[in-house]
Amino acid sequence: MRQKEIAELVGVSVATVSLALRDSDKVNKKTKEKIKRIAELLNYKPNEIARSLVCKKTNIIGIIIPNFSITYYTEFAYALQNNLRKKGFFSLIMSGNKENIKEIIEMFLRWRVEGIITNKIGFEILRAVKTGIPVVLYEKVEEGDYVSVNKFEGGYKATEHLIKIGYRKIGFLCSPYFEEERTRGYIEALSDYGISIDKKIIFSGLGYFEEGYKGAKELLKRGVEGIFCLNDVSAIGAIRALKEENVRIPEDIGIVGFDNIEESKYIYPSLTTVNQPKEKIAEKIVEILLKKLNERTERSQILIDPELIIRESCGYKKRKGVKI
Amino acid sequence: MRQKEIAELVGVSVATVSLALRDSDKVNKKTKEKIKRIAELLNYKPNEIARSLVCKKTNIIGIIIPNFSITYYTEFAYALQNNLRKKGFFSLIMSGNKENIKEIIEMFLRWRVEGIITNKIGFEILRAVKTGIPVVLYEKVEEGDYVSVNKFEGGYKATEHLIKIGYRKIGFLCSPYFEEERTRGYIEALSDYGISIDKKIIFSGLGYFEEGYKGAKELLKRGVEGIFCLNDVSAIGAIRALKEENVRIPEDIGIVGFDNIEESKYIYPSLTTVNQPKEKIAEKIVEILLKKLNERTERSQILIDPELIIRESCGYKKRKGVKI
DNA sequence: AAATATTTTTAAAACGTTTTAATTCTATTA
DNA sequence: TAATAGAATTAAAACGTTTTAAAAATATTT
Repeated sequence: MRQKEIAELVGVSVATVSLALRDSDKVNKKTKEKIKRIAELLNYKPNEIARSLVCKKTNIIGIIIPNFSITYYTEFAYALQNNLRKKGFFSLIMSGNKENIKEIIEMFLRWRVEGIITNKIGFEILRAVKTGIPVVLYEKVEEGDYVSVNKFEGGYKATEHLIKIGYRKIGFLCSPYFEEERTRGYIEALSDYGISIDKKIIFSGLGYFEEGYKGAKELLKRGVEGIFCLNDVSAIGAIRALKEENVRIPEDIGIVGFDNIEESKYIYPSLTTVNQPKEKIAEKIVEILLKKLNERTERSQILIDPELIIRESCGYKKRKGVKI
Repeated sequence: MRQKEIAELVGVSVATVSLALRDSDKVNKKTKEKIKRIAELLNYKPNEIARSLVCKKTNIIGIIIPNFSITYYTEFAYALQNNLRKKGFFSLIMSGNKENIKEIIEMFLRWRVEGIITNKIGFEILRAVKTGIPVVLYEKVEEGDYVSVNKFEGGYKATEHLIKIGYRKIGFLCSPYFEEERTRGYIEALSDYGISIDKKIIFSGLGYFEEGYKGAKELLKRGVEGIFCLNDVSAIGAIRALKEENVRIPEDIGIVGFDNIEESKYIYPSLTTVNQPKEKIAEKIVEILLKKLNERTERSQILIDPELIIRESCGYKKRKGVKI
């Protein structure tokens, strides 16, 4: 089904059909209606491939998230996709990591994506940037546009909360990647409260359940009283590990997560965590990206102050003596 | 960067460039090398849009999952995407529901996807099928190709397990959609063991945390001893609800989920659940879809027998007397 | 050296749209 | 009625590839 066939049926040129279907006021009202009716009848769908080619505009945006296993990322990607759709763009959501990033960028470039949303700038992304494709990140970086939660603040608040409740020896399951913002927050909070940093109770991992689980078992051996986890998923793993060892949470050990994924409210004990307002971040990122598509804008580096969501895993209620 | 420019630089026609870049043996080895070198140097990426147009082949497959919040679906979509990528196809992952399905299919058709993978056949999908686009489902349906776990068996096994352990009054948080296979399994197991069906302890919902939570609170009031949940996510909600009411799991109430998402192993108590081998299903679906792309094949309706994963939430260990 | 076979290259058409500039048709004015 | 203005339509070019069939270049056989 092509415009040509509609044109023949109506007895008009393809140019007229093309204009009519896009509701141009250059074409006579009656012909327009006729064309539209026939198109509807034949269930005609314009070919976006052809349109993209001639307009040199694909309306495709590439989105990269670290994985499809952590709901924070998938829900965030979905929020991006939704915002983009509302603006007439459609998105390719891909899971990207060191191994496959080259292949993904290659694919994005072949399909002539008009913009990329990702979490970090590596060699491959940099090449894309050099070809002129706008990139907006959802993690802080020196060079480049981004919108992110202020993870330093988040790390600080999480750690401070544990300290204020009375925990001293606070372990940290940290991220090897992204940025060391959360780590900086953790360290600064400790030193602000006169607690010395103990590298033996800091472990790094990618934030999966298993890493939280193993990390917590190890930290338990080293006698921690509290654990700040890089994300909620690893916190859930940590809680499991501690319960297996008959540790009471929060009475014996307090836990704080990061992300505020939905299950953090439903696990038991529910998780005290740092909220990442993914809808807000997604909206802002799309806004910035689309602006970059049209004009040469100055750099946008936006940090959103995160909120600490206080739930059961830290013992705010069970350790009554403390004021926070 | 177009083939034309490479052609001019090398002093050859675009036809030659096109052939050379696709490694045709019609073109002289030396010229081929020269062309490839220049292309590499200029960082040339073939334009998939143009290729799709002329070849009348996009290599795009559309994937629809119910949401981006339930890891079972996102991980499944990822498995599909990976399998497709290996075969040279790339995929558009979309969240589809009653409200937006029309829009999604419209988009798929405009972009000339070559196949669709989704969970159920509605009016919109049917229209796509009629235009000749192959569709493979991951849920059982009368008409159409699918690969799915045998949910009847799953439902039966889950319920039977609860019965064998000694629970009698078994509630069910069931799905309103998809299929009533799990429900059939639940009912058949009960009647096989001479337990009468009580509709007052069957609730339907979409399988989110909150629904499990609310459903369990309600079921608790009605005095159930066990709950079979349509998926793990709602089971996690249910566990939360019961713990809030100081119900011991599994001593007082046993819980079985469905899906075997990763966290079901890490929550406390860990969840007895019906495994859905998503990688296997994904692989099979891709195989069938790609076959349908090329030949007119007969209908494939594949049901995989599911495995019950026994963990802590059912009291197999704590209710020692029972043999299963 | 001519004839033939083989290899290599290429011009041109095609894919389904949009856009531009020119043309045709219709209405208005003189 | 002729001239003009405005509205509606269209032919043709363009987008960046692939493919086909023909042409050109080179190698092989007589």
